[in-house]
Amino acid sequence: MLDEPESKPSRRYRGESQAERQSGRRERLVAAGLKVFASIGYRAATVRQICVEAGLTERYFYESFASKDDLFIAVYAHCVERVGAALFVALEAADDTPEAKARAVLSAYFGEIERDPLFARVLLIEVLSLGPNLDHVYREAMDLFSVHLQTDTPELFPRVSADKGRTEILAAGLVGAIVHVAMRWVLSNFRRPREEIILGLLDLLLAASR
Amino acid sequence: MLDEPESKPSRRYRGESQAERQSGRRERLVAAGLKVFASIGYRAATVRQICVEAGLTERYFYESFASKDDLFIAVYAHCVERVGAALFVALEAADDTPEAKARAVLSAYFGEIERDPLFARVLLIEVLSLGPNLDHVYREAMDLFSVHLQTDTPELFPRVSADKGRTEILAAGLVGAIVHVAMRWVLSNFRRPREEIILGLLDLLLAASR
DNA sequence: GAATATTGACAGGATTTATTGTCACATACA
DNA sequence: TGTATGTGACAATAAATCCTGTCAATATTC
Repeated sequence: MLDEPESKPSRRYRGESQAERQSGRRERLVAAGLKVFASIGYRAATVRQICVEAGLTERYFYESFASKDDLFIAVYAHCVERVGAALFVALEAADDTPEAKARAVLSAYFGEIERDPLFARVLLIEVLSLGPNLDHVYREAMDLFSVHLQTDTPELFPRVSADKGRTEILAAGLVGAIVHVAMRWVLSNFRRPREEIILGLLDLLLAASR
Repeated sequence: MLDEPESKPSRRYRGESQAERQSGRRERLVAAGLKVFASIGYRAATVRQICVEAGLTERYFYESFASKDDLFIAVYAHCVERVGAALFVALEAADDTPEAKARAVLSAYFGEIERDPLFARVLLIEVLSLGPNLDHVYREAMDLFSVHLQTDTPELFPRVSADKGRTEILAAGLVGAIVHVAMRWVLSNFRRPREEIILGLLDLLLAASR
């Protein structure tokens, strides 16, 4: 109990160091979690099932995550990061007009969603199953989206820049509109073409900016 | 098995008929469900707890509901009905201008939410915990809201009435904006005054209508 | 007042799932 | 090649909760 000699037996295994193996397992679990959560839903998913999908055993699950909730948070964070990166790239490349910026946001967002329906399902739907202890996860992601919208595309909020509160509500409303339409789109199995959805929301964004 | 003699022993008890008692119990369970779901969350709520709150035993739970899911659907339907009625009344009383209609919708909606935070929590947050088998419940409620917005307040969609699809997306977007802002408001414990929220969304609704 | 429907309290089986533990096998290093 | 460590399959414990069944107490009708 007194002197733990750091116990560093760490040795390479299959060409990977201890840390590499561990983070590899973690990634596999995150990927498996994404797949299982999206396929059968958060509630129905079991730790065992996720481990089978990852080709690992429960023991390694608890090596990286404390619980199913914990894993979901990691999976969700992964999704948020991914869509954030896509938005960033698209915004960098876009012209500096309100319309170009708005279109860039919508194109990137809905593009990512359509590219990978499993990812979309976690990002938009399964996250809602978390319950009240973890709703802050969703809320924080939405807030981040909202803040980015305000700072990265100020072109969309030219007016009431004096009234900060009003702008915040407007931004939250726009985020809500985008996310909600996206959710319906996913749940409808992408019935309408992406471009149609984008044009519909573009109307709303541009109307709000004027 | 062949002839069930309808077994109608039905007799009055405490001044109520069989049907009255049963529906009374059902109502008590719905009320208790609302309270418990809103207080500790859908996931954490147990059938037993709800029964205690209702002053009934599990046996009567299963008399009216097949499962916790089933009860929640009833609770949620109750909430939707309630907010629907409030919207109906408010819209009847409002003038026929876009602004009056929009304000009526927002006032009624956020008024109901503020009046009863437990109700609001179920309507806006707990419903998201249902998981993928039951997401249609939420979606249908949103669709209903969206359709009502289009039919009851056509003043808000004066433009592209030719392009039906576009109008639908716009309506869905507005519903998403309203619901999302409402959710944030509830989660923030009504930090801002209601009127401020309403004004912010009014901006958006009126901008979209022009 | 007797018979019977109705209710309320409670117990307990059954099921599900998380979480920890054991053991044989595979891999790397001396 | 031998030994210690990493890994994977699987068992077993533990806990939670659903759902059903029993039984005595209560209310109503005849």
